[in-house]
Amino acid sequence: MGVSERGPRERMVFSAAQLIRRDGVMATGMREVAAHANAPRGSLRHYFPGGKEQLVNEAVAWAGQYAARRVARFMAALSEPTPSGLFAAMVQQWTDEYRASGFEGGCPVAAATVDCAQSTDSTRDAAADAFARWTRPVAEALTDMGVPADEAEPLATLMISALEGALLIARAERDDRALTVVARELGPLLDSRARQPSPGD
Amino acid sequence: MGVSERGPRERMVFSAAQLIRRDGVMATGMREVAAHANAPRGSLRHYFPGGKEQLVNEAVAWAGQYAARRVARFMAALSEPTPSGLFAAMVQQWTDEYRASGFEGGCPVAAATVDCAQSTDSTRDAAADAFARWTRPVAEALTDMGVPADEAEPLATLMISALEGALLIARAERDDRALTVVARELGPLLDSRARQPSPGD
DNA sequence: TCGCTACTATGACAGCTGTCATAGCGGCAT
DNA sequence: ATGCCGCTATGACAGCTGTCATAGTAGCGA
Repeated sequence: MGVSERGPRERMVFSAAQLIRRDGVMATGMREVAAHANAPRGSLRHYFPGGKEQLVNEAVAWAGQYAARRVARFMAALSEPTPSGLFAAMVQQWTDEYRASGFEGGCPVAAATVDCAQSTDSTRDAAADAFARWTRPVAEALTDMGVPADEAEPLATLMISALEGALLIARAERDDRALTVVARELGPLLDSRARQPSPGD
Repeated sequence: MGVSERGPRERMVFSAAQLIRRDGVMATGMREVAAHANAPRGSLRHYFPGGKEQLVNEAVAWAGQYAARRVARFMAALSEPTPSGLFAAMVQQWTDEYRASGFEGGCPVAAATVDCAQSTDSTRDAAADAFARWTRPVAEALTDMGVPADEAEPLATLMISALEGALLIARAERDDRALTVVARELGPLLDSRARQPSPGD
């Protein structure tokens, strides 16, 4: 509920993101997106006059926004916020999905980067924006947990890099080993960069 | 010289890897591979009776072997081998390429994973093999530098994960920032896991 | 010369892609 | 009811894809 009440336009963007993260941008057809979204094919042109490029870009932007929102949720769910706890939560979202539903999909932003970084400049921009939008709340969360301001963004970039790379390996291996490994190995480093929290917290 | 003396078959595999890392698997056509390799189109079927799937898989395997070989070279080039030095060399290979030739291509194994992990099982296997073949020499180098045996492979996975993820971000941003960041941030962690080398080395 | 083998050339095939043009529907305001 | 507008339906288009069938060439051994 709630999900299916969205308009066809939003459903198509969502479906595009889902199909892209499964099969890549090039292998995802527009007719397929419409069918997956239970949206009429005749509306594709109406909602996305910019063609596939526009649809893909919006799907990538949606994915970036989604990832950013998740960061806030993870922070809210942590009883004692620590950098390693946040990273573990980000990783766990994926291990949970992979264990529950199989290794079908990866990150749509990664897929867009691989398939369009060279061919479609606007999509490459959309992917860069998505990464930036995702990095920002992570860096802010780190500063809130006591990481010095000039170290927060680099650490956030490291977290997202390690997560994206581990996602690739996990999907290739059909095993979440790489994901759990990076969470375990990177955790202590992340916490060591944070000031000790004041006892009164 | 030497490069162009290879047979057409090997040239096609090499060209396939190059084109795949630029445009992805799906956007890379077989006619395009033959043309790029200056190989006759009529030979495609003869050398690769398994079709595109076989060609892609061999390109991925080639990339994995190439990455593995590079590790040995990096180790040999380091005057004082340290984990952070090895990782810095792995990263620098990419920053050098990006600074010199632009952000045209990424990692072919990553591209194959994104495009084929769900659709083509044999290619997913090839990608997993490539990652494994790449991880092994890294882990062995780490043990040689004093990293405990049970920590070497996880650390190698972390290094490759961070590198692959940073590659994606760098390509999307057309900026090697993410690459240099992960090298700088991960270096101390890697060295801290190695025993102090004996003074006599 | 014959035959065999390795390799190449060429063209055709069905299938799919994104794009576009045209037409039609339904509802709402005037 | 009239006209407009958001939305949809349908079909066609050229272009490309991987695959395949057929034929042809060069070279080498007997």
